[in-house]
Amino acid sequence: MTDGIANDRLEKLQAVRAAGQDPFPARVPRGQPVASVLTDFDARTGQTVTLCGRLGQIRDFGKLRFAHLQDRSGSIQVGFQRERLAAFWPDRKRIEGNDLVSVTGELGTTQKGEPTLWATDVVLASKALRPAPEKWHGLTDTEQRYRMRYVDLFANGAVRDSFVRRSHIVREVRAYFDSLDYLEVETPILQPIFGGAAARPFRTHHNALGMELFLRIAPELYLKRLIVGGMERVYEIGRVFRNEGVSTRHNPEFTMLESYEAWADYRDIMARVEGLFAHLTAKVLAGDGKVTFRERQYDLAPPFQKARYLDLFAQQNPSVDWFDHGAVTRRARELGLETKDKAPHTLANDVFEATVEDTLQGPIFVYDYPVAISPLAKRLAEDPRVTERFELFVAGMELGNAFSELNDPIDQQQRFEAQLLHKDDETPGEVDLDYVTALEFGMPPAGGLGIGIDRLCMLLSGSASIRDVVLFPLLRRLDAAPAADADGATQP
RNA sequence: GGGGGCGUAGCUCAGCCGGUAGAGCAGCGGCCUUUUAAGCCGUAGGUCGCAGGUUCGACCCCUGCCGCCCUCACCA
Repeated sequence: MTDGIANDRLEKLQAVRAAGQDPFPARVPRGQPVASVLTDFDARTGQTVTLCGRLGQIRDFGKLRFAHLQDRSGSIQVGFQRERLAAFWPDRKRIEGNDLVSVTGELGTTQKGEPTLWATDVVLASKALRPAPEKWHGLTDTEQRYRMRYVDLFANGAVRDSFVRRSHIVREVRAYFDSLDYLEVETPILQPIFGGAAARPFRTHHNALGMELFLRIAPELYLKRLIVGGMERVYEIGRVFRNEGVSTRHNPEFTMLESYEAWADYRDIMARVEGLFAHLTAKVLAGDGKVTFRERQYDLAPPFQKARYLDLFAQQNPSVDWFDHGAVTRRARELGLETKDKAPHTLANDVFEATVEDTLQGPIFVYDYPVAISPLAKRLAEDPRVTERFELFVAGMELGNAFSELNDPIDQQQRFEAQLLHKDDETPGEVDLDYVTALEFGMPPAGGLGIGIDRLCMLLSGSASIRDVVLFPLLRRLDAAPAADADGATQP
């Protein structure tokens, strides 16, 4: 017998079948949302309605039983009285807490004024073979909550609410870009060359074509091909995959928003980001931009602070020149950073991250990043060592990344080739020549943006861990994992 | 990968100095027509994460392993 199934529930299941009833019928009388009868409840007294949902714990008084019925909109008490349910009464114990039911009855109240559906007809909609978690603690074990999210969702209202909020956030992000006449598009997840970010990819294989493929680490290079193609304003909200560690702010697959707008530069995109946050503040946070995240208050209502990358670097690392490899190395050692096998620009950025990022409570735009760590961004006309790029930080966390897109195909090819000089497993093994070719056909000046939707949701819902905004975060499997061979021949 | 913490009944948790497993809720049987953490009486439920070791005796001490959480590292 499967672990966790109570034997008596199987007996109940048999009893239902023995009585000639289907414990898993295809259809039952459909009802209305619970919340819809709770509004103006007094005026509805005496109405007959049908409600469908999951039963809570039954409070049994012999000839009278109470239980709450929960659907996604809310919950209401249901009263089962022998005198109103003569036909059903002998079968009543076949329905237990956590079963899914359809109840028809008359709206009324109890002596204490509790809104109650006084049942006149009860239909078992689906038999639950496992009980719900204990009623007032719910499911609290973190691991169980992630592994059995389906239980977490019906047992913990706050969990349900935060995933509803996530859905609303994504909807409003779409609404914002749609309102600006952007086109939502979909680009390949399976890519022969990975690019658009620096990250280790997941590798896979296509059998029929006999081809190695990568799960995308970013949609960037495909979206910009669409800008070349004249689509002018595009965005994509989709999953990207990075074969890296997990932490409270990293999940190996996560959701990225990327948008590209022709004829815009990074200043315009900065305004778009502020517009997006104003929109989200109005639609998701009900007008107040204040959120609590990791026990600190943040005001997400724009405008945001702004600071130049190199100025912040200089503030925290006085008399260290970002471009002076020797000085940077000395500083990195002083900070206890790993300096071996690091490209000069990577090390310099490590120093930035070690000394500056935690100070960026924000929201703050950090802008004008060095070109060496910005291979896809356009250089500043006044200073070719620096690019028209900004990142948005809140709570020391990188939320977004944007720049004036590099559209000079020759510069682009040289930067790709420069990357290969410091090649590591985060660098593609080859230059994406097709992307360079696309640029050769001419890409209008454009501003692009990437925002991590999961981190945005963390912030807007006050969730300290990314796993609280990802429905099914990646976990190890519990049984002995078979050797990860292509054919998976190992028996569990 | 390093450090710290955790893992006991379906759920939430106790379990002392090493002496042989406990409670509440859920379940089952019974009483009860206004409860809402219902109540009362009775009952059942355990590979104490896994595997070794020490010991007359291990949930407890030791070693290894597995899983989760936090943290550091890694991660533009």
